[in-house]
Amino acid sequence: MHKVAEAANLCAMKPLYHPAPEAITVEGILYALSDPVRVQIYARIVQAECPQTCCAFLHVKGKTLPKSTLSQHFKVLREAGLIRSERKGVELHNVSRCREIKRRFGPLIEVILKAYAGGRGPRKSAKKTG
Amino acid sequence: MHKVAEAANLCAMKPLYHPAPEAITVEGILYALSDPVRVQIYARIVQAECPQTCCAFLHVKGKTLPKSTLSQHFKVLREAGLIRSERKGVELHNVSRCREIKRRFGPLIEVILKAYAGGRGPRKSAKKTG
DNA sequence: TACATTAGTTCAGAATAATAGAACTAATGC
DNA sequence: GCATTAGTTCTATTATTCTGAACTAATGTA
Repeated sequence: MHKVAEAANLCAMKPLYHPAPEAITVEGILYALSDPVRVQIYARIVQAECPQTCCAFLHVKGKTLPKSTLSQHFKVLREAGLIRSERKGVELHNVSRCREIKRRFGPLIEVILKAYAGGRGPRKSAKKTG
Repeated sequence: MHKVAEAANLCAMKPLYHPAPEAITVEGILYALSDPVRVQIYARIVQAECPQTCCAFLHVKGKTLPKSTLSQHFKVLREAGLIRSERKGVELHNVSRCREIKRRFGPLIEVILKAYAGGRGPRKSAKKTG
């Protein structure tokens, strides 16, 4: 589609599925965030101030991901209800849905991300603290 | 083994692996708890006042699990560092390691279990505070 | 000492899910 | 129209999970 559809506003592309807040499950969230690549992606989306594209994550933690794999990871995050994706031109703009999740599950997300960010360390001292 | 091994003190059974507290990962915890059967098992072990055996969980949420599956689930929980298992006669006594996890990752476990236990509901009111 | 029973593990095949290359779609630029 | 960019879908390969069957280990019983 080029002109016709634009005029008719027929965005032919398959719409992106996003669960309603009530349909978000803890199980889905934990599963999505139990993958090191996905947490990495998700954490960056949460911290970012503006929507993130998928291809911003082609290189994660020093390794290059195939686009198809990345696409799957975004799908998992989206269908777990963790992110909201919107098509903007060629790209996908991804933002976090943490506000909605907080409303439903309290501090779940913050606590998970904090734990990933180093827990409290085994002993020693708290490792980071910004 | 019956006599021979006993005499030789060859306790052939493979010892149970438990990660050291420092070796416990958030990733492992989330993965272990992203399975509905395992959370169910784990939640009951956490809440229980005495060690729980594996076969206490042959019936979970109305469905009967094969012993081999159950054994795998316990292995996942154990190797994620969530539970500690000790052989007592024929049975395995399982207790939670939540104290150790709390020391390392703060309220992670409580928050996850609380979220599973119903979150705050889609709206209504904040449910707990105890 | 032998045999049965109970609790749990291990093995191995079948079912299921994750990965990633290749071909595709859609938007946009030239 | 053709090339480019961003992302998706298809499909084959690989890795995980599930589970029945066979096993081990402890214990009870005669």
